Amino acid sequence: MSAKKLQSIRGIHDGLPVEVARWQRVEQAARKVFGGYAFAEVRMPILEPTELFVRSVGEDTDIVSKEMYAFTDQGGDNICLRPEGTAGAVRAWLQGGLTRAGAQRWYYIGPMFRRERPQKGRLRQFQQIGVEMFSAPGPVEDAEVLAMAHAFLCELGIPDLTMEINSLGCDACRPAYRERLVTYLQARAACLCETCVERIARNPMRVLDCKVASCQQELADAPEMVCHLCDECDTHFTTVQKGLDALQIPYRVNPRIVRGLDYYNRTAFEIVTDKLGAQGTVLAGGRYDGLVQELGGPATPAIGFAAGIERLAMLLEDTDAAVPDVAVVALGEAVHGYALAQADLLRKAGLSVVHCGGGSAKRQFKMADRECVRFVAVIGEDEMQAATVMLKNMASGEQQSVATAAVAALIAA
RNA sequence: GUGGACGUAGCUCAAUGGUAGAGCCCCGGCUUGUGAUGCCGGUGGUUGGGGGUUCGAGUCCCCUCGUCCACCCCA
Repeated sequence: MSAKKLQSIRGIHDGLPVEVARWQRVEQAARKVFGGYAFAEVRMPILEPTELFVRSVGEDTDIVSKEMYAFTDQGGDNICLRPEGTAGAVRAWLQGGLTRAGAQRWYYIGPMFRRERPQKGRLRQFQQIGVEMFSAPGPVEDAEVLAMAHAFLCELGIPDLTMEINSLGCDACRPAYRERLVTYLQARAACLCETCVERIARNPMRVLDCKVASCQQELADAPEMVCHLCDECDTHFTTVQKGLDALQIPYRVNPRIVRGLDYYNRTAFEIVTDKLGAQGTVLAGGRYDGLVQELGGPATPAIGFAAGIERLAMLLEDTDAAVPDVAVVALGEAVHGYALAQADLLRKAGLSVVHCGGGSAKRQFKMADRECVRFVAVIGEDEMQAATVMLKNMASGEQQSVATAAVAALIAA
């Protein structure tokens, strides 16, 4: 057995400081905006029983049938790394006894796992910011959740995003529509691509957003769900749009939006960009009125969405890296303790301080320079005797002797 | 899972099958407690890994790992 290089698992990447700084900008925007809608953070387990996703996401979906990291633990239990957040949130909501606690507005931030072939913007471990709203029956909630998603992305300042919405109908109207669609597709099966032919039986709605040009051409007049909604669904969808109009949120009805997960009904939406190649979906979600019941709870309407942190981070403008306020340069063994104490005092004054570690002045100044600090506090025996530091402005080269207590004020000026 | 491109120093990249190099970065020096520019010097590679062909492989062949791109699908 050859010595294999020790490295992270394929498609599972490290978050180094530069990258994490971008993630944090995404997270901060989420916390700020979601807070304004009175959503509260929850933290759910990363490991869940495999059965949870089989029953919620759907056994026939790609996520469950071939992308889950699932295994048997030492006790013989079937567990897996969560591939998405909604199922676990519903499970937690039920387990926490919150079914009669009134509306629950949740958000969470954390890693999800899908064993796919990695690509840019598609990792095996990736992070999502998810939102779930339980006991949310009406189109008003839909409009507000969509508005919140929109506000979140506006807060991040990402340009050229498009919100697309659709209605997937409900148990009352979807089966009839599905049948109509299958009939339509079967009549044209000969003209469709191979995968679409397979999809007719497995997931006919998927055929609608096939990327193959010839398929799209063939499907130009395919029946669309939005034209076959029952009265309740139609009213719901119309009211959602009125809400978005009232909030002046730009959107486009895209009758071809299909959600990959089984639990969605009625409102489905995606926010997409054309800057990320094949991974254009940056945020997506919808209503899932049947899921709670599916998992053994009382019939509870709910809606949510999830955004990919890495995908959003890639769309962010670069910003200047955070830089410490002061670097401490200590000259000589004798000032060892004094310099440490001065650094400590500066930090207690609220400054961000790096200690250059002693040694030659040149080495320490080079280090300070690389840190991009604006000021250096030079501390030698003279300064120690006088109970001061020599504060140097790195841009101008000027330096002056000051008491430590005065440093913070000088830097702020 | 399928198809394709790629993998050489920390980074960006060279090297008609014939001694592995450059730039940047890093470290040290250009006298004593002062950085960015300059000059001089230095560290650093089993060419992703393993097999094969050959007198000789970074280069050709096979396998494997990884990255990227597309499909599938999704955040």
